[in-house]
Amino acid sequence: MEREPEQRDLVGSLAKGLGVLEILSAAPGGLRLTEVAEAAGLTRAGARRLLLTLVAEGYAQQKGRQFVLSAKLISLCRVWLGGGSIWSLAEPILREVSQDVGESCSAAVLEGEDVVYVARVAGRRIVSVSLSVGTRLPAYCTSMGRVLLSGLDDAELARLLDKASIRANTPKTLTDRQALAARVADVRRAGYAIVDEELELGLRSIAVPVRSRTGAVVAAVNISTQSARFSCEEMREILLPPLLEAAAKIEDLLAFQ
Amino acid sequence: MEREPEQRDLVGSLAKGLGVLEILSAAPGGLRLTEVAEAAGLTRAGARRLLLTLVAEGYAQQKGRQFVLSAKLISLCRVWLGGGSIWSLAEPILREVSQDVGESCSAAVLEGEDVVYVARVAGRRIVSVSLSVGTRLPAYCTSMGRVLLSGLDDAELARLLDKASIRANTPKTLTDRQALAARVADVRRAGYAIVDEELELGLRSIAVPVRSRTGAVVAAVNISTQSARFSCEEMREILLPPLLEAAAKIEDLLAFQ
DNA sequence: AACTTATGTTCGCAATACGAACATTTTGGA
DNA sequence: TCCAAAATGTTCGTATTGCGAACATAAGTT
Repeated sequence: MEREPEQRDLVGSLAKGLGVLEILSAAPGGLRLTEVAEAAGLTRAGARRLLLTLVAEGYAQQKGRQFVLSAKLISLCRVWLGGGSIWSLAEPILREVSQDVGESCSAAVLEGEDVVYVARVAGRRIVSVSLSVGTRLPAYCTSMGRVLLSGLDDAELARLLDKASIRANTPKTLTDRQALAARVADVRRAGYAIVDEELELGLRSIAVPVRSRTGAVVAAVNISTQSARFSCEEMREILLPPLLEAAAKIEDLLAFQ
Repeated sequence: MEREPEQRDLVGSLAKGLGVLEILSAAPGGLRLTEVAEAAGLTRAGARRLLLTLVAEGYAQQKGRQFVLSAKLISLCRVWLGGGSIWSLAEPILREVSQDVGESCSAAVLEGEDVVYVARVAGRRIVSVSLSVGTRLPAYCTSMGRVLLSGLDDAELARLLDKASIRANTPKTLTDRQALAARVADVRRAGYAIVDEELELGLRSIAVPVRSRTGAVVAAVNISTQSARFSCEEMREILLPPLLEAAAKIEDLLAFQ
């Protein structure tokens, strides 16, 4: 079942319904039937059925002619994150690191060409990184992204970099695909990644992999800070050891799954 | 379109697929095909199609024979939440309670010795509580205030009560600082507060805490009503359950901060 | 290696989802 | 306020989609 499934093995109505859910999630003020139909490329009748089903299942609410996403999606995420998931168990570990070094500490997984934050603990600085659980960032120019990419084999990495949207966020952003591949190979060898103002000027972070029992890179953890606070060398000396320790503790938790 | 929709207006495959998504969200370690089929009350073939579709759409991943929810759902929540403040998103939750019980429903945070209203939904009564977002009321003699004070430690509570301006608004107002501290301790133990005509004759309200992930009391939600309409006992039996449910839903939103 | 369990695949078919057309409601402008 | 336009609701014939059963294959256990 690792192969690409045949189209006949998929349920088109479910795919369409999920598409409608995504459209609604990007419209916090709600949308009207016709707007949803257009956005989803469906007829009114088709979109109406899907919307009514989302309402009936509790994922959306109807206010007059507006369809608005309801908080059920949030509850579902909460169940997943909170229900003894690895990420709820990892959070105290991240909190300890964050309190130890005074910076924000996060965990993320790879989703397509992005990383998605699955756990985050804020640091105690006033000027601080404002990212949250659920935030997506491009993998190619983030420390956790680099670490997660280092867990792919060369063919997968080449394929992903080939298709990725790559742009220079700052003058320091590495955008050449071959140079990126070489940087990821460096990360693979070194066992950690430091990204220095490639996502945003002033933002520097260090990440390490979290591995499953089989050695696969399943997540990354990082510490993000301001480049004014830690040099790259200081990150290596001061931030890397507690980060490696946190990753090891999270890996211990993974051993039970 | 406000009527209950006919069954033929709903898409059964979407409903089933959402059911599978919910089953996966409650299984952080993942499930096998047969387990999902049983949990969803579907045949293997049916469950397999839905699972493959969730995988194809990015909501799940297949690791060997395990199907695991992916982080896409979380990033969808982030997109949705990104557009507004927590309290604007909490308003529909308060509205639902308000419509259910017919009374006004509010949320507030602690500022100094006052509570400050951050969200409010009016009830449908003609004689009704006329307070607004931004309104400040003294914490010591309001239900939300009592709940918020119950989140302080004893030293903080003593300090605040010592400095607070305390006066008898009605003959029922508790003004003795030690008696107030004891009442707050009661609230801490009980997990809710009822304030009975201490702010204003005829005004009775019940409040519960909203807690952050770390368990800190960060806000309170309440239902305010006329003492002619609900006895304290009825408040406990009729108003407390929906209020606790609303607090839990708002706490789900807080998980994303 | 043999057996059991679990999953993958195929195919006939019925039920489900579909869209078009008409009916009704809502909205906006004069 | 009235009317026309826009939006949504409803119905129904039908084609397509999703279905499950049966067989094939793979994985796990002893």
